[in-house]
Amino acid sequence: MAVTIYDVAKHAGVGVGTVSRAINDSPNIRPETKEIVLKAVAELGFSPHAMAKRLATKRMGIVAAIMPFYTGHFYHELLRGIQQTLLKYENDLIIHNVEKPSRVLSFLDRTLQEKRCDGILAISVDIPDSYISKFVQATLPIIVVDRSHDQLDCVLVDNEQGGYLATRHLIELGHKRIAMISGARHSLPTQKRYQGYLRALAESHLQADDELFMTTDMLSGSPEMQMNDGFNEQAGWRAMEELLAKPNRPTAVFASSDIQALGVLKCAQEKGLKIPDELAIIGFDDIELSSYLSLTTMQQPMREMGRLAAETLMDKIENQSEEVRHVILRTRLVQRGSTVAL
Amino acid sequence: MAVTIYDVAKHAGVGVGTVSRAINDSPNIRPETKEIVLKAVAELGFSPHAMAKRLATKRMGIVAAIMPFYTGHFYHELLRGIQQTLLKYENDLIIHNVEKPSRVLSFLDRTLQEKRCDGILAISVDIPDSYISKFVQATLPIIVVDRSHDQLDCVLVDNEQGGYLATRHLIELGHKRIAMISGARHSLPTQKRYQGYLRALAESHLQADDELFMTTDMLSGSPEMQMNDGFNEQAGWRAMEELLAKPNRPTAVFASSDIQALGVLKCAQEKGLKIPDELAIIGFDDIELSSYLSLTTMQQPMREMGRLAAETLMDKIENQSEEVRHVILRTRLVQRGSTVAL
DNA sequence: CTGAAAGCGCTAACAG
DNA sequence: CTGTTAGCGCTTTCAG
Repeated sequence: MAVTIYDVAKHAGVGVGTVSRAINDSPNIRPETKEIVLKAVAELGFSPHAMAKRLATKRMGIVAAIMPFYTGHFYHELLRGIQQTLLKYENDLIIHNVEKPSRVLSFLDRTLQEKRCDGILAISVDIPDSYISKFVQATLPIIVVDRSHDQLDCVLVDNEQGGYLATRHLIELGHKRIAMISGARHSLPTQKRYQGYLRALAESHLQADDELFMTTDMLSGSPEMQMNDGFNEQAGWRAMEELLAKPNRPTAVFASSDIQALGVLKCAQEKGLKIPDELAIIGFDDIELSSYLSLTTMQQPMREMGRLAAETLMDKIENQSEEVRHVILRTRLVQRGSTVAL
Repeated sequence: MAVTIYDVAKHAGVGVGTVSRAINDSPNIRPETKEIVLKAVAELGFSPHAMAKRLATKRMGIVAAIMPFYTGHFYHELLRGIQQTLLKYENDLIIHNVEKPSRVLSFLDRTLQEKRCDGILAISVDIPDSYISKFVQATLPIIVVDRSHDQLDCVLVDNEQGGYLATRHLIELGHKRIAMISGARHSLPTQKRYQGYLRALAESHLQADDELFMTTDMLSGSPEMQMNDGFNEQAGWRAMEELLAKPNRPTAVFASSDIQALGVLKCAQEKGLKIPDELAIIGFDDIELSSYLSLTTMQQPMREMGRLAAETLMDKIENQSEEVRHVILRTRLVQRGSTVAL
């Protein structure tokens, strides 16, 4: 059997309470006593049993993240930022990947009831309003990442500004007919990016042509095209195809994700269009592939997002602060060969 | 305060033991009683406190994975397989990414002592022999993934066979001067792949030319080239450069990872070599990029590896079986444009 | 400042 | 089959 706090107490000739105080840096202990205890701890190779501590303190030392089962750079970098800061707080991270939205709710229910963790990071998933009171009631802090939510803390990128900057980049390159390929209509990030697109257009007195705006849910075809809210290569491909069939085709395309832009790129190349001369393409995200394929894109500060989200959550857990914080990060234009000849 | 098992017991008019039996599907309970209890559970919205249960059962319901902080398809798929099976067992997964080897040991020490989890998946990291007895002593099952280890269970790919098949593919294409670019000399997977390479060569009575074998640690240059045991793009690039400088250059290259093959590809293209006519290239892994770049490669059954590793670990945890199992999976050749004209 | 004792919420052994 | 009781290992009052 492993050595417990009682063994240490006996060995040091003190009570268990004193041992507890010694190892937890309590101020209510005489330095000399502490030293004796610590010596015993070292001699016995004692280290506290995580679960017992958790049961007693009612703090799990665990943060849970729910996120879709997407592969990709964005999530990886995000997680990295999260883990880096969690490490600092000596908290563990449990990751729950969900394949479909219904699983999100069942996860939340389970978490809420069993209090398996001290806080939740909800990444790229939507939290139904009906759950908000539950979180409050359970005093389970939750941070929404990559999504906006009025009543919950969130950390996300300024999608409107991103859409604006992307579009402006194309405008500055002299493009007049600029198409936008968005994700599913109901997806918030894509709505914001669209707003930015419209703002940039309006600012330059360019007419927004409905014909040049494609949302993935207006695409017919295989159901897999609706996957990930339309943020997939095939949807980009099909949207581009439709765009090219229009009488007055665009000279530039702003895809609301790199993965869609990839489909756009392939479609354009297949049709023999020269990039960027005959068609300029800009994406959004700056995933790993993009640099290889020389795709211009709006970079999201992914690791920073993770760090901030975790930091905010830990603060909420430790200080029970009530205020709702919305952290909005900026995107950055990364120019590559798909919009400018290099 | 949340509702406890005592509340349920009182509400149902039974003892806590009975409640416990009811919710844990114990056979020692009369169906009618169980029904009454379950009704009370439902009415009170009770659900067991995870930590208390864990403290009492001494089972954490948590599995920890340690792995390097690599980004990439391989790890993502692996994790996906792991999570899928862990979900079945209702176990959570804690992931610990380590930046450097020394962190592996500190993680192991901490885990060993605080028993924060029921089992460990050690992915692509080497476990020092000195730790084996510790695991045995702590009865902490550990499965080594993507690495081989005599005394521990492991799940990995048959790297020797992979190297053999890759090389044979090139031989069958008519190549005589086949180079191999390996990772760091001390990396086991790469050693095995090299053995397979030698076997294929020998089988076809081709002379293995030392000049055509490059390990990344014989490369001079920036230290980042030694990152990830040499499994990086830059190392591939540099190795290729050296290979091309040889008096009698190879007509085909087997790189022991796709990411290195990528560097090889770029280098070759830069030097104006036609792929696959003037230089055939085959990689190893089948990462996401490879299909985009039409790189022939040896595919590893990543998700399957994850599933098997988790399954094996859970079995070890639940059944305390002592036997050491070595699960070896096969690789599969994926032919693309970098070796054959499509 | 320190020791003793009372939980934290659940499981499991033990009588009945 | 079921109620009772004793822990699981630690923290935290509460006296002293």
